[in-house]
Amino acid sequence: MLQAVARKKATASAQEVVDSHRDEDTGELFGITELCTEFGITLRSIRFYEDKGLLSPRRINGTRVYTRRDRARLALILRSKAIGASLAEIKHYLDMYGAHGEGRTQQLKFVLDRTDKAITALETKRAHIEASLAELRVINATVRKHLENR
Amino acid sequence: MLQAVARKKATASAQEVVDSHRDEDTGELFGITELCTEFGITLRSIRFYEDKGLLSPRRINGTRVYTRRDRARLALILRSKAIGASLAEIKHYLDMYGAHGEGRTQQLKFVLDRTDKAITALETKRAHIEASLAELRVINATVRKHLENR
DNA sequence: CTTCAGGGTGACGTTAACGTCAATCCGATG
DNA sequence: CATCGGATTGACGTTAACGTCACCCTGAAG
Repeated sequence: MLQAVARKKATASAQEVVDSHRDEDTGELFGITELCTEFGITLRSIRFYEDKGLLSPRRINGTRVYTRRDRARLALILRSKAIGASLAEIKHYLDMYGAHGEGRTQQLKFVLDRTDKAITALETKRAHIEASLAELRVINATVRKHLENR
Repeated sequence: MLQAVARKKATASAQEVVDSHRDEDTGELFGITELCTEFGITLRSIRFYEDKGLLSPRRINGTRVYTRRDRARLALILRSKAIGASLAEIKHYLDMYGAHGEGRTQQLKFVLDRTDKAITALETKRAHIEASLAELRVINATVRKHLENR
C-alpha cells in the first residue's frame, strides 16, 4: 500500500509525457492497464471495484475507458484503503462526493450527518495513530540509548 | 468468580505500556469474559489471537488467566487493529515491545530499524487521514452553506 | 448425586478482497 | 487470412479474521 503511493509520485512527472503524446481530441482518457501501472494495482482489482459499484467507466466495444474523474475516484479509493477503510465504507464515502452539489434538504442533511460521522471517525483513528507513534518513539529512543552506552 | 475491578484510565500512557513489560505479574488478574466485556469483543476473538501467538495467558486447570500485562497487550492489539493493521503486523509490533530490554547489539539494531520503519509508515498513514479529513471538511462546509441558504 | 453455568477444543462455515485460470473476442499487423 | 497481444467474462481458489456448532470438562449449588 505504501508502494502504490510511492509509485504514484514517481510517475507524476512521467504522466505528463504520457499525456502529451496522447491525442488531444480524445482528451483525458485512460485505459485500464494504464491506471494499473500508474497506481501499482492489478487489473483484477479495478474490475473488482467496478463489480462493487465503486467505478463505472464508459465502454467502447466492451473495453473500459476511464475519464479523469474516474481516475480521481480510483485515487480516492486507494487512499481510503490505505487508511484501513473497507470497500463498503469507501462506497458511502464516494456517494458523499457525488451528492453535495444539489439535492433536497433531506438529502443534504443526510450527507451532512455522514460527513460529520466520518470526520469524527477519522479523528479517532488519527488519535490512535498518535498514541502508537508515541509508544514507538519511546521504544526507539530507549533502544538508541542502549546502543550508545556500549 | 472474578469480579469487575476498578477501571483505570482507559488509555495507558506510552511509558506505562512499556513499563508494564518489566514488572512481574502483580496480584491483578482477569478472566476471559471480563476482558471481553471490558473491550467489547468476543471470546472467539481472544482465543483466536492466542492461536495466532499474540497472547499467551497462564492456565489454571486449563482456564485462561490474564495478567495486567496480558491485558495491556490486548489493548495494544485492538488499538492497532483500529488503525488498519493486520494481526501479522501486530505480532511484529508486539515483538518489538518484548525485545528492547536487552539483547545483543545486532538485535537492538534490528528493533531500531523496525521501529523506524513503523514510525514512518504510521506518519504516512496519518498524512492520508489528514488529507481525507480536509476533503470531508470541505464537503461538510459546502453542504452546510447550502442548507443555510434556504 | 444431579444439575448447570461457564470455560475449552476441534471442525466447519462465512465474508471481504482479491488471485488464478480458461475461454473467448477485438483490432492491428505481417 | 492467420496470428497475436490486450481486454473481458465467468468460475473457481485463497487468505485473514473471525462466527457458529457440537461436544467435553469442571466446580459450585440445590
